[in-house]
Amino acid sequence: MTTITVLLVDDHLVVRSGLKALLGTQPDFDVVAEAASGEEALELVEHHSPAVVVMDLAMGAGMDGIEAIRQLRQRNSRQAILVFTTYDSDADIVRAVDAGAMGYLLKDAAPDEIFAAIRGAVQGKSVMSAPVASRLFQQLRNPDEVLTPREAELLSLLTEGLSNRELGQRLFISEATVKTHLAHIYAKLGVETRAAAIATAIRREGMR
Amino acid sequence: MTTITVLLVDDHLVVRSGLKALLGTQPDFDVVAEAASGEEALELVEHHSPAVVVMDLAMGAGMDGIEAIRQLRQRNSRQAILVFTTYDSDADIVRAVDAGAMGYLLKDAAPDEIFAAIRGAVQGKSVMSAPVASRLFQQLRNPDEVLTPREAELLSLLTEGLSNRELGQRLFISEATVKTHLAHIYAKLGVETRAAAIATAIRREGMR
DNA sequence: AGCAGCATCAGCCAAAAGGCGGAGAGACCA
DNA sequence: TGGTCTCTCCGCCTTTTGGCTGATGCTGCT
Repeated sequence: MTTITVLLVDDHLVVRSGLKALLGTQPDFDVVAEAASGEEALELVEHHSPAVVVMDLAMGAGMDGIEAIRQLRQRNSRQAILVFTTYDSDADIVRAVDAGAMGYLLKDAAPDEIFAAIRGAVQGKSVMSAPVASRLFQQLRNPDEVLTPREAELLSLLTEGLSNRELGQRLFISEATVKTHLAHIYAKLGVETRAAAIATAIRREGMR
Repeated sequence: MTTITVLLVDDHLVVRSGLKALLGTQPDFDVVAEAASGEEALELVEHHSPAVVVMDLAMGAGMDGIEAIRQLRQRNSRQAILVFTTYDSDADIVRAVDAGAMGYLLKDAAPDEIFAAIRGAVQGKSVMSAPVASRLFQQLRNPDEVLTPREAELLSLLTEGLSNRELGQRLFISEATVKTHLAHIYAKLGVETRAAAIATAIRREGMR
């Protein structure tokens, strides 16, 4: 039986402790280091070269989880990266996978699920919590509902409460174009007003 | 030295484990039970009568933390209740204190801070994390910015994306009244459009 | 070459939202 | 009792938003 070295990355001490205690019950896991921020994670990966990095996405100040994953990937490191976070927002999932995450777990996952995900990750298997998988699945089935990059950009600004005029100025496009984009966004999100679009975006797409 | 019995309430296993491990390092703490939901918390308080209940506010499905606190208080139980959560939204803080919480800690609090809060709580002292205290303080200094109950109710519905007409129907008031309330809400939140109000509400007031 | 998707813009019109001032009823408190 | 909040409502007017139709240039794919 090979020992799997693990680096934990989470800005909350209690979560790190809990995860460490949990992984400690398994003979094949060895938590070699813990990081409280993205920056620290990059450093510690250098020093310890863990087989798996278990990382939260939300990370208080500084570099967030997504950015940390991206940078780890760029440094040609061969760690398997597992996302371990509270929310299953569409945007986060897509961005994490895009950045190079091997799996995506929710914090309310059962211990066995977590163990299986880590063991799978070192073997190159992709494991994710059921709600996460179902969201990804839905996106694949309904590609019509996926926002274009420009639309996503607009939606992001929309959640700051800007008016059509302000959106146009910010993006250097006419108000007419803003309206066109908005109409498409509403259709894709299944809403009819900007108010509902903002609510949906912040809650469902995780645009906080 | 008296032993302080503690009940942990959090829907995330890792958080409970971490907190338990953390409290285990102190000789005067004894975690006598753990609950994963508000309902379970009420039961376990009956059976164990812990001196302190450490409780998360967000609790997946079912009864949330605020409601659990309220019900505990109604049952004339003498437990000190400590909120231990991730967010420091204005609304949550006020509602938790209102429901009868003794203290309010953030999950990124230092261990010593957590220990001190628990020990203080059994002695009737109120302890809260610095960011939480600062928010409460600000509310006291600017009472003009505190929403009335009705306004808060309206704002909550607003974040669902309802139109003025729908708001009126939902609350059994005229559209004119809705507009009046909205104008007051905008002024208090420091915004000028409903879009910005929604954004502010969801992000700052934690109305998800 | 042709077609689909994306981003850009226009005009027109109806509906919704927002700003302004004013006002009455009930609750609560000094 | 008088003052202050809070909640309720009105009218008028301007601005903003949303629905609809249609159009252009670009890219990428077939």
